[in-house]
Amino acid sequence: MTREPPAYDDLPLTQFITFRLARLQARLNAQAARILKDASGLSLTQWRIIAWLGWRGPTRASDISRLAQIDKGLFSRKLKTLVAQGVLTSEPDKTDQRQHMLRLTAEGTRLFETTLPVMQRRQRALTGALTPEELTTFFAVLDKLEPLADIETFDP
Amino acid sequence: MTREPPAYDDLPLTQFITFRLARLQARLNAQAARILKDASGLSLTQWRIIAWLGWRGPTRASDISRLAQIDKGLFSRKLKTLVAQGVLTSEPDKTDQRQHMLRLTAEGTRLFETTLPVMQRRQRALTGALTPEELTTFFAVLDKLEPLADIETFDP
DNA sequence: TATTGTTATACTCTATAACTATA
DNA sequence: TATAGTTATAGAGTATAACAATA
Repeated sequence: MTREPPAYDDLPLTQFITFRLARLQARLNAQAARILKDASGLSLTQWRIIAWLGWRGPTRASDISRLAQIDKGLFSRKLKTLVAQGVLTSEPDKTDQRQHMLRLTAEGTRLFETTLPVMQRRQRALTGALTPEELTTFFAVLDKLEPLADIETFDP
Repeated sequence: MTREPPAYDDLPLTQFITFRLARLQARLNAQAARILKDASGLSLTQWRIIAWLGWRGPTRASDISRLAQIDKGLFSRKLKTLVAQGVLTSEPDKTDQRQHMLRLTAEGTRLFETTLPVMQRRQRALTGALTPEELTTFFAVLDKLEPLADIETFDP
């Protein structure tokens, strides 16, 4: 008879934390892209920039791309079109002209305020399925994993 | 004086569960891609296919793309090159010739077995930072979120 | 020299849809 | 009709590096 290679049932692939995260994230991204497209025609990256500015107020460009973990090149290109569309403004900092301060325009604020409720409904649906303890633990785990995700290698 | 728009400090953006997941996932993906490239020259998608087959044994193509949430077109293209490289075989099912059974070749198994330890070290580093309770709760949360990520809209 | 941001290039992944072959 | 899989195309995101302006 032909012997099949063993299936590692004692350590199922679905218990690989990165596998589960990747699978969930694929679904969440597709869902967010679909909702955003219907609600306001924005791409995910555009929304992440607008959402940051809507929440936190004027922010330096470098801070958003670093803290929201958006690729520098992609960020710069998206910024260009958002400025061209009059959604936000980019002004050089008075004290350091290399840095640019980003601000939502009135149009950008309107866009933020009309899109936010849609995304908040989704957020409530997601977090509402969790107990307060689960939510707290989940964020604690994310806090622990993020620094580990920046480690270069895990050579023994 | 100029009044800045309000910052929503009472509901910080970092408490938006999807924002945190996206940020973490961006880092984890970059880390995995880097490690895989160094270890065996595989792309993330290639590894996800090989890992599935290495773990679970021969599997129908449609099951992998659905359960691992890999885009159908991308999956088909990656499969083509993996077969051409002799990493796996694709044979039509006896009872339903539309379906294809995927199997690692000897070369594919070798690739799986040399890459797995590297990825397992990383996995241990990630999960090792968590308490057993945190890990259990984290998977429970992922289980709850996944079906919600498939909902089409959250219209009121 | 180092940092902020832009641009170019190439590559990976995703979405959509048309297509085939089987059922 | 419906499903498994392929192919084509366009768009979104990522990686890398070269570059300009500023510090």
